[in-house]
Formats: sequence, structure tokens, C-alpha cells
Amino acid sequence: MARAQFDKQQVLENASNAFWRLGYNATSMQTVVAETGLKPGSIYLAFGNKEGLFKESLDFYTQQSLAKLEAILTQYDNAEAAIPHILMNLINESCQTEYCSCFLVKSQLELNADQTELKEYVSQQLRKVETLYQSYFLKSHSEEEASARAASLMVHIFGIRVYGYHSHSKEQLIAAARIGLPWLIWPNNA
Amino acid sequence: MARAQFDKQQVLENASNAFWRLGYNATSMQTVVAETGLKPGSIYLAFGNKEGLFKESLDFYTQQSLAKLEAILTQYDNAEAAIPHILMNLINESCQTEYCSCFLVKSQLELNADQTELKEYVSQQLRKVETLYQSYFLKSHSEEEASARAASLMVHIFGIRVYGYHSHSKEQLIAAARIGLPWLIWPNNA
DNA sequence: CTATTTTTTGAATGATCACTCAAAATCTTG
DNA sequence: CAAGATTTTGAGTGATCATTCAAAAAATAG
Repeated sequence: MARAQFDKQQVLENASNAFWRLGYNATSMQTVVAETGLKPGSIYLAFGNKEGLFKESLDFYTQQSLAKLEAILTQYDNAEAAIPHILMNLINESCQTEYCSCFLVKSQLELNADQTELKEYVSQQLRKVETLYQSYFLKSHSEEEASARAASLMVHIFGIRVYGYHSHSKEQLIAAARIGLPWLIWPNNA
Repeated sequence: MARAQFDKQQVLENASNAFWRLGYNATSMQTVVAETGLKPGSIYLAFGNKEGLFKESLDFYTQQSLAKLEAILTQYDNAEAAIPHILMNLINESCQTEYCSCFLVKSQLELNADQTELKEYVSQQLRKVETLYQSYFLKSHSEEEASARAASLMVHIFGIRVYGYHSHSKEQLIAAARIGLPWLIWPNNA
């Protein structure tokens, strides 16, 4: 058996960057060909079709995101102390000029009712993030309280992802997060 | 001079519904032709091109949204009492099966850096909404406090719009809004 | 009614879309 | 190295895209 010659992780990174930046519909397979350097036939052999490539790109992005979150969550004694750190990273990101929000949030909103399968796939990835937070809250809270906190946190993260996409008022985002999530342990310095 | 024969408002309602539901890129002009009943030539004479039609669709949607908000805001003595009413409407909407989020939020996230002009146009519409809230807060707060409250409110609205697009847990959205926006005057009943 | 201006019609256009496939290249096995 | 299995190549396919335009219809002006 001849093995695949190209670096699949590298291809997925390039492809997911294109999908992330341009969106699913605006990213043509010709764009993917240009971004990855692969020829059409190779892409179709490895990923089946555009949907298949998109799904694997989503997986790639989600796995990376979850790993980053875990890395921070495990640095702290409890989730309530770790999350301000995560939120501050998020807000700082959103002030970069080349900021293009969150791949999952963008994809979720772009896909419509006629693309049920892909849309459901994105929802699954978003639920993985919510479930991660929930599992950390469960360490010191009831199931009900943990899921309420995770939902409230997700609403704030989504809000910051969208607000940050068109406005870059860092201080107001911090203020909104501090007021909106009073049960977190915020550091004293701004 | 021969006047336009078709009902422009009706055409814009149909067009903006298509753009809202499917997104800018996934809505072909052939779709618009089918949805509005107009022939291509008529659309291009009236709106110039796809971008022009999209902009007027955004205007149509924004004007309708702002009118609905004003209608509720003027029913109450102050914004802090009116906004829970608005948020409850939003949350109830987001639990409908055919819910497709907010046209402006979806458009903002769909448009990328290569479509600067359209993206900026959507940002303007979103700022109109934020400015409306801000103007109501200004009636009883400092400029600083008013803009902070408007920003925090927008973050919550965006968050609800996104969270509601993939999950329909009404009670948790209400809880998140109540905790996250404690300076609003919430009614006692759930 | 006639002349003029404007709108409507809808088939047609070139560009781009997702995707294919037969031939060539490359790898693994023995 | 030779045989067999797999991957790569890249021009090519039909479908769909945004848009055009000349001819027909309709509205207004005088």
C-alpha cells in the first residue's frame, strides 16, 4: 500500500483557515486548491467532497480550541478563576485587525435550514465546548448550576465574538463581561 | 415618465427574507428572481446589482427592527423596564422552529475582509440599533454609563441570537439574561 | 391620438462552481 | 528489482453564477 504523500494536518490547517476567513459558501474548491497546493483529485480522494473537507476542517479547529482551553483550565484551581483568563484572551484577540471571529460561530450562523447535516455537525462542535466548561463547573456545583453557568458563559462568549467582529472597544467588552459574569473570580487589576 | 410598476416594498420584503434565510453568498440572483417574481432586467434596473439589492434589503430590515424596538421602548417609562420585554420577545423568537437568528448578525459574520464595503454597511446598521438603546439610556445616565449599558446589552443580544440558533433552552437564556443584566428592571414572574 | 420616455421581458453570456477520470507517478511488498 | 496497490496529476465536465441587452410593452406628455 502506498501511503499518502501530503501532510494531512498541514492541509487541514490551510483549509480550515480559508473556510474560517471566507466562510463555507464563499470558499471555492479552487481556492482550497490554491491554499493547500494540492490538486483537485488528491483532495477528493482524501476528503470525498467539499462537505467532507469542511467537516474535517471543523474537527481540526475544534480539537485545537479545546486543547487551548484545557491548557488554561488546568493551570488554575477552579474554573471560576481560569475563565477570566480565557475571556481576556478572547477580548484581546477580538481587537486584532485581522480578527475574524470564531470559525464555529461563523459557520453556525452561515449554514441554513437546507444544510441540516452540516449545521447539526457545527452544533455538535459548539456543544463540545459548552460540555467542557460544564464538566469543570460540575467539580464544585450541582448539575443544574453547572449547566446554567455554562450556558451563561456561552452566551457571553458568543456575544463577545460577534461584538468584537465589528467594534473594537476593549474596555467596554471587559466591563460587560465583569458585570455579566459576576460569579467568576476576576483579578483586581483592569 | 413611466412609473415603476412593481411594489418595491413587497420586493424588498421578499428579497430580504431570502438573504436573511440563506445568507448573501448562498442567495443567487436566480433565487431572488423566483422569490420576487421580477425578471432579472427589472431587478438590475431598480437596484443596480446584487450588492445594491442587498444593501436595500438591509435597510428594509433595519428600519422595521428599529420601529418595533421604538414601539416597545415608548410603552414604558424608562429603558430599563422596557428592555426585559424586548429580550423576552427575542428569547421566545429563538425557540421557534423556523428561527433564523438576526439578519444583521448573520450578515456581519458572513461578510469577510474582502467585502469591506458591504461589511462596513452592516456594521452601520448594527450601530444604529446600539445608538438607539444608548439614546434611551442617556435620559437618566451619563454618556459613559449609557454607552457601557448599551454595549453590555448588545453583547447579550448577540449572544442570545447565536445561542438560540443551535439550542432552544428558553429557561437558561432567561436566567443568563437576568444574571448578566442585573441593572434592568425584571418582572417578578418567570 | 402621437411621440417620447421608461419599464419589462427573458433568452443569452462568459465566468466560475463542485467535481471527475484516465494516465502517469510513486510507494510497498516480496 | 519486479509486480501490485495507491496516490497524484490537471485538463475537462455540466451546472450554476451574476449580469446584459435588444426588443416589446406600458406609461406619460402634449
